Amino acid sequence: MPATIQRRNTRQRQLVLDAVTGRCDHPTAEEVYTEVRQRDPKISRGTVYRNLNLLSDEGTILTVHVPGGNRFDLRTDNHSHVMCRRCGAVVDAPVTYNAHADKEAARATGYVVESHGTVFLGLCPNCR
Amino acid sequence: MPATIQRRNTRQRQLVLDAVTGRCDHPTAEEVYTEVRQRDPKISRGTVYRNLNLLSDEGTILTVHVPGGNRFDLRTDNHSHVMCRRCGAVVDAPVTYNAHADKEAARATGYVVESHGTVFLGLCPNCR
DNA sequence: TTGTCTGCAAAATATTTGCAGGGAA
DNA sequence: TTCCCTGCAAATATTTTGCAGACAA
Repeated sequence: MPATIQRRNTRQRQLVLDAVTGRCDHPTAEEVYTEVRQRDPKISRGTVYRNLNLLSDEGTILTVHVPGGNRFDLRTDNHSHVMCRRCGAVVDAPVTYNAHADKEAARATGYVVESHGTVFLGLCPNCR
Repeated sequence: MPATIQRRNTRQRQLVLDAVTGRCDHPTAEEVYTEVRQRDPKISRGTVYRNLNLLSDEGTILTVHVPGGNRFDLRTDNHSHVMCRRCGAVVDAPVTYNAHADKEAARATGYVVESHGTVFLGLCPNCR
């Protein structure tokens, strides 16, 4: 059983984290890449993807799976998202997290249920 | 405003629909492709994707967005899914659809909310 | 006959990974 | 000095699309 890998604080990792933390529109990996490139034109896509996955794995940021690809979120508590089916905008949805639903799903399926994610679909104020 | 396009019943489209309807494990596009190829070795990926999208658009099947890609489902009523984070298996979760949540999300965000999808994450009986 | 649909292939999109050098601790 | 991390580039993976011929209605 290997010990936990010792992480290092690199400038690139901090830039990626800052890019996610500094905005509230749930950017895609490509948008994060574009943003960090403005600070450091040398940073590569591979590094951005690696750090997004690493930060998500360790729980510092959250990966939100929505139609069309992944989005990244600075909030890591259980919460929902609303996505516009026309322009793709994603915002947080302050809807009560129903922890009871996890137990219901576990009982019905035999799975060990750890969490759930809910994505609402509709039209944003601009697109409707 | 263009009239609705007149759809045609092709052998390929029926094979794709049968492949989704005939199984209950929420296949990926690639799995559907593999299955229809056994019936018709000439069918192309493009045709499979086109028909999956077409059937999904017209509401005959459902596209389920989960981490790792899209899955297709013969059930089109609002229902949830449970996914194993280890092996990727997806099953239906007979959890009560909370229509009230849509209104709650709409009020909180200003979006017009039409529906929502919930994906539970955990471990299936085999992987736990 | 009309116009949708198909197979093929190329393109577009999204993400991962091998490798050799760089740098944090 | 160790070994995790980076840039680069190639490899994967997934899905879409242009085109000419095929076929359902």
